[in-house]
Amino acid sequence: MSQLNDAAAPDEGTGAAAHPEFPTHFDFRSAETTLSEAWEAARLFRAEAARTTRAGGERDPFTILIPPPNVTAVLHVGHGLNNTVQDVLIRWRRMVGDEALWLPGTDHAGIATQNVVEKILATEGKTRFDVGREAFVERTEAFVEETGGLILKQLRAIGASADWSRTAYTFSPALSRAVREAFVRLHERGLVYRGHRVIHWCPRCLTSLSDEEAEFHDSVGKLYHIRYALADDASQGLTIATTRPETLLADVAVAVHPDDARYAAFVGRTVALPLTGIALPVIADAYVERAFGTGALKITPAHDANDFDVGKRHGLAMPVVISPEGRMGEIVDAAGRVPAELRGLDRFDARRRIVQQLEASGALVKVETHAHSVRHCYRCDTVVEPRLSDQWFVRMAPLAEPALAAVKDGAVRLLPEKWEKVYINWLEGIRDWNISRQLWWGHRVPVWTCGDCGHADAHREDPTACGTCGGTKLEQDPDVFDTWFSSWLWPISTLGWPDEESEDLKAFFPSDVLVTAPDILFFWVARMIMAGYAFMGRAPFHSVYLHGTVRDMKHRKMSKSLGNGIDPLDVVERYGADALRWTLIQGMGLGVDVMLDPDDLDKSFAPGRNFATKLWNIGRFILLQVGEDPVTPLAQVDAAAFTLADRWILGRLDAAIAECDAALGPARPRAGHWPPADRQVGLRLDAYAEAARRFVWNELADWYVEAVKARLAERGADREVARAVLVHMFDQGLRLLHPIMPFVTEALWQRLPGATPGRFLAASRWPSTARTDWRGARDSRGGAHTGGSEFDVVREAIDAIRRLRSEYAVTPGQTIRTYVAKGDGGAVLVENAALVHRLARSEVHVGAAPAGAAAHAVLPSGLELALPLEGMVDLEKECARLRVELAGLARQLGALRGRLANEQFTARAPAEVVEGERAKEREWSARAEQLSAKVAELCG
RNA sequence: GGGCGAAUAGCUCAGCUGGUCAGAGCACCUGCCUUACACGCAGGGUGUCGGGGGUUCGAGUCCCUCUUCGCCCA
Repeated sequence: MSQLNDAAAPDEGTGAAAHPEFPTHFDFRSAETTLSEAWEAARLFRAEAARTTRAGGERDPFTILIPPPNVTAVLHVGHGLNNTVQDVLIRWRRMVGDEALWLPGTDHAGIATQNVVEKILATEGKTRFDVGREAFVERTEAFVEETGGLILKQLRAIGASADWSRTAYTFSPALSRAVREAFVRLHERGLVYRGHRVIHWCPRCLTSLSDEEAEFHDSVGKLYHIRYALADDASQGLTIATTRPETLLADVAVAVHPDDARYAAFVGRTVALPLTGIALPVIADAYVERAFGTGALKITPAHDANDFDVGKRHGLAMPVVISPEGRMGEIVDAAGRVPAELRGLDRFDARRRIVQQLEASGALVKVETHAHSVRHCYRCDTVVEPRLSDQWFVRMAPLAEPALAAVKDGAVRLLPEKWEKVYINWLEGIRDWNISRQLWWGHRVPVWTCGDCGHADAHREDPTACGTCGGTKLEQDPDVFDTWFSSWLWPISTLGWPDEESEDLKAFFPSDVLVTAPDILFFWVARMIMAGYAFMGRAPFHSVYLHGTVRDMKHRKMSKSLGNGIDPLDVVERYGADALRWTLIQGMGLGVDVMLDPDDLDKSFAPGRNFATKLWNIGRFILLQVGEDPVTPLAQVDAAAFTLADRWILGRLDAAIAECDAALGPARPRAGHWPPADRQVGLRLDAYAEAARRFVWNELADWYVEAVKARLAERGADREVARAVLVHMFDQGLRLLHPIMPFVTEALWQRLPGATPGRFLAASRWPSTARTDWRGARDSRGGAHTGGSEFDVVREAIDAIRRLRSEYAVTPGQTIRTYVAKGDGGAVLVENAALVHRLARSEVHVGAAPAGAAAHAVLPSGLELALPLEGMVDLEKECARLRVELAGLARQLGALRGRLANEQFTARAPAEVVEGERAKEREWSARAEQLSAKVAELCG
């Protein structure tokens, strides 16, 4: 059989009669397409504002807003993970009965998209400046028009049940209006300002960046110790330490700590800047760290943010010597500072040259290797240059306040919990946000300056005349906004804000769960919360689910550049979308990274495909055995007609539903805020997946389906009961699994007896234990002993017989006999003799085994089994085996009795714990007695 | 430099508010084409829960400390 699942191939015989209408494998390729189209045609994923309780309807709204991928993005496995999580949640809530809206869309991704188009231009030998701003923007629009949004189509292929009719785009006219409104409102509230300060500048992208966009990368650099001689006495001087000697051309002072005795005598004197001889004052400032380097610091206010603060405190000049492109030059207030031979040199070339010159002049004292962090542009990885410039800033402290309170008081929770601390830590030290970018692709800053009177103001509509002097020589600010300045409005702009009467805004805001990766916690999540409070007066969602990262087997992040990525569409093609989804969900603990092996897709995705096949075959069995005749609804079955197995599986279903619900929910805080006890509860997708899988595979398929086979073979009332239970169980199992594996479950559900065209599993009701009306029919002995119910006694016996068969290497086909000692438990085995026979190949007899060698077992339920295995059982071995078992039991019992004998324990432990231990002791000692009697009898 | 977190079976990880919690999946070994499924079925085991100390009647589970690793921020 080929590696690839080629469902079109004829069944390869395993003896089963071929059923051309029901092959042994699920043809996921054709089913996925067909079902996607059917769902879409039925408009199952369209949310209606009017149906929500907020609009007077019946349903609770449940909203998830997609973290908009970059408009130029191509689906990678990280998107796969992110969107699968969202889809699982939205399908779950849709089935529960919420008016579920998953709103999709894309981000224009200012700097990223501009870079893509610039690269295309570069292949034509052009820069954006060659084509000009207007033409460049047009070209980018055309590019986005043509290639953008591909990722949304790809999301459909993995089963994303988003409301595509509401697809949003951050640069659309509607959302652009929101961006403009937001800026103007902040401007009106005095929360934006034009700041003259040192910002992060990318010399390649030629734009400023926010603090968050300038990422730290650890690197090993050099620490240069340079001597600055006193201007009036070259025999004395100060040695400073710097990692960036090229910036010394812009030095305006040397600073030492005010309490530093070593340098006290220098403060107030003047030193000569090496190379140029410019006179610099020696100043004292507590910012200087005495222990770092030499304890003396050169001050370069225009090229270092900390030095800028020092410069401001001391009223120092701020010459700029590095150009936007990163070249040395006398850019601003720097006349006479840059020697001619250095002008125009790249900053790193200049560094080398300057170090040579310092060395030649004797000013270079020493060079040390030095591990430090250097900021890089998050889009192009270029080393960022701190540069003095004018930018627009948002005053963040007032915005941060409610966002901080939101998490502290439980209006918003972050999962996993550790991120709450990170979030709080960041917000408590919040810095103002540089929102202007010197790019062309983005929302233009809506500020116009009058050429006549110089008045500048922000405008909702493009102004035609100056509001102050009436002049018409108005010029718009050339900058555009940080792309995140539109993203932070996503939860409100996509729903219609600033139109506060928007139906969607009223019905679906605030949203519910935000699903994203922690790397954009500050970029995006925190700012959305701030925007929610700033513009709507409340948090935009109540839960933030921060999932892990997809990594390879060496724990490296999957990325194109490393070549260790996995193409989700390739996985869909080879294993099916359900397999992809299953693997991602079941392997994902809360916030835990998902490890996948790009070199061995089978290892990661075969289990998902195998599970889909397993489901398919359970369905195949049911369809072929149960037939198409109408099936009695479970509620109409007389409870008295249920067998032990029926009652057992009914109980297991309730347990599975309860486990799935407990793993997933609660979906929302009960009273607007998360009480401490609920803050970290729910969204355990792996636990949900495992509970559902275990029910369907290990309980329904492994036991119930086997148990029911004999009953299906004979016509009569009991067959109808079995059919009713079986179909109900499978139906419910499919529902539990549908959010994770939508395709195979829907395909099977459509084929269940009673399925009607136009009805979809995707729109069916989520299972509920509350709606079961057979609860009174539950196993009469349920929970009476640790084995659980009466059916568990049967399972226990079958397990024991199987183990003994294996132990004594009984030929698989050989039927043996099992004797069960008289006692009330034995009757259960006799009742289920057919099942024991089918699953353990053994007859059941009551009474003592005939004389001769036999294998023995004492079950937790107290049942004693004897399997006469003449010629196979070695008495010595059997004795040894039983003694080992007895010894193990005795050891545990000893520890247990020790505990119970300890008065400290019985007196201080909670009563129910003590009682539990006592019950355990009774059960274990009974079993130990039985075992030891058995050993005495057999082994003397 | 500041903050946060993790160390549990060969691998990836569960183990919530301390009392069968020493588990799951994968991998591995043995035997089976037992007529839904070999993408399957049955059976099989391995861990001083990173080291040390403490709290407790009782600790992977709480506290301290050390070691190693990771993340975020400056």
